[in-house]
Amino acid sequence: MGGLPIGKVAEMTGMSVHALRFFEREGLFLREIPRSSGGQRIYEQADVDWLVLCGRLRDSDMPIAMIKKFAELVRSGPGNEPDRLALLRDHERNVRSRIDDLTASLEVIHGKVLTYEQHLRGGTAVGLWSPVPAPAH
Amino acid sequence: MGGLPIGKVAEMTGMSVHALRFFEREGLFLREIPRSSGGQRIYEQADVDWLVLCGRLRDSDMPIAMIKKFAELVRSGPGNEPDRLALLRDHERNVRSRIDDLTASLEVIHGKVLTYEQHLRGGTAVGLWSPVPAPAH
DNA sequence: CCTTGACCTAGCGTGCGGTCTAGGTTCTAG
DNA sequence: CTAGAACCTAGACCGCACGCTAGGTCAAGG
Repeated sequence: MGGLPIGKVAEMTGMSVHALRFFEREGLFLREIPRSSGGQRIYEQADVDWLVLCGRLRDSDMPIAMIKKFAELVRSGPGNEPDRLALLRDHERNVRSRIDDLTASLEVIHGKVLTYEQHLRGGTAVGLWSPVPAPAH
Repeated sequence: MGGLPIGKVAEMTGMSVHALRFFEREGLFLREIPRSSGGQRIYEQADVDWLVLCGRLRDSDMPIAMIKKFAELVRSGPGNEPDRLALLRDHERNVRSRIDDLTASLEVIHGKVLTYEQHLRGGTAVGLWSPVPAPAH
């Protein structure tokens, strides 16, 4: 338990100290982070755990505003679990759909790669872009 | 053939006319887009085809700067196909890795969803976040 | 003590990828 | 011929998610 300074938490979570202060200003924590007599933040492991989840949400492109909403739901205590679930499900849908989009684009890109490889192998590959307007695609 | 005005091209590609002019300023086209006597842009189908590919690249998070580089390679004519291929392969790697990251985050998020569902089903699910600092995770 | 390094607040700056506005000009259907 | 839609340029502006600086304060080792 206790007594983690901001630098340590930054290191543990892979976030910058700037980001941690920014998160706090934005109200993304589950509680007020207590301070030392000198005003320095004192985190607990539970804060780190929460930050790690936030990191996952951020990495999956959840906007700060939505993380904030989720944090507010958690902070306002039990009883709103359906809302939290709805929010998470919504985000899950978004992530799946993003993965699908990326996969679709990936196929196009990979197709281009194959075309170039074939071209470079000496085959008469078509489908390459010419310098100016000689539409060959 | 052709003679497509900017609005038509916007419609065909799903981009805004603002975006098309922005792309032009950024040098993402394969050629100078010709103008009518009155100064209005006249596109061809080949431009649209290129834009569609650019759209795919953008959708897969290729930065404008890299699209620009690719466009420059294509513009500077044959002979640099290996460079183009390298660029595309690089991006392909990025996209795959992004998909993997998203998939990993998705698992965490889906895990949370399952936990909440179980909790709401009346089970004594643990792993939920409590309001203040009662670390239960 | 004193230095050193981590920390504090407030607030401005940055990069990306566009969007929007103002003030006009051009094209086209009737 | 004329109205109205579509187009033009230059440049200001936006939201996001921080990053960075200035100007200090605090804590721990020697």
